[in-house]
Amino acid sequence: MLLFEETGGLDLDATLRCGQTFLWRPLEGGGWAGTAAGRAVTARMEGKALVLEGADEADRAFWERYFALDLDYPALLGRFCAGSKRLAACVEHSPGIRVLRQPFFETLCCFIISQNNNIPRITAITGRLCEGLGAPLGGGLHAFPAPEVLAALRPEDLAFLRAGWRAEYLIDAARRVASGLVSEAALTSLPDAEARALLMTVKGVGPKVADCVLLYSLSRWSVVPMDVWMKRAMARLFPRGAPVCCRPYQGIAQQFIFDYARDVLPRKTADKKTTKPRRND
DNA sequence: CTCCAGGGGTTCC
DNA sequence: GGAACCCATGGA
Repeated sequence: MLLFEETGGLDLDATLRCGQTFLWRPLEGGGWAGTAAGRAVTARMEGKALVLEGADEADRAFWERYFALDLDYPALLGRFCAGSKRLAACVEHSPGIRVLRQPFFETLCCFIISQNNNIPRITAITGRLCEGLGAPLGGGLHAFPAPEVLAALRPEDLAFLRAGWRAEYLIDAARRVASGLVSEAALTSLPDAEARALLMTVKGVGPKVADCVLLYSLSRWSVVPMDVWMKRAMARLFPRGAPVCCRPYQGIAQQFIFDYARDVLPRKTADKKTTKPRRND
């Protein structure tokens, strides 16, 4: 068991359900089961402390980094909320969200799967991927498959994922990572724009997926992962294109806005297209 | 039956 | 460069 006494206001449920990770499953009676980098744990809060079962002191540094427990989040949130009243409302909605630092290849694959998809199905596909190709870790959990494993497969070998056209993208990502063409080390050493461009050499990785990987794996808070929901939320929250907040924190702000938007903002608007522009029939 | 879900590639102009 | 269309799945 691994115990973190000081969690600085961490909200485990909000952090794991808010759509930045797809490798955790809620447990009956509370808590979560999940994996990262070949480590399987169950996580739960005991008061203000975070308890990880299945981990030991040797992995303390890993999980501290994973859950961003080394950062002073209360101070951080106070700083980047100071610039925007409406953003402050978003942060107030779920102040305990922490932007995780997830393993690179797992994050890349999960957000490739996420494209034009919804969270329940993303979660189901990642589950089948780990169960089918990942090493068993006990307790019914499986590690995320290594890049070399996926790199050796063909798209039709991944039919069991029922991931549609994304299977081809996963294999291209795996081959580029396994061959070293794309690496976490290279991305870390590059400035945002070049890191994004390197990620986008992977087939199926566009600006949105690239920014999500930079934010949710490499903790690049300066990037801004824009997607359709985010655009909708931003349009409502900042109708005049007002600055979100001070510059370096734009990326992290997205996660708070997103969580707020999912719960608070109306999902549908009245701007339905009255006519369907179906051309030549 | 239709719509659409936290995109991106391809093909047009 | 931008717009339209395509891609597979599965739920509502």
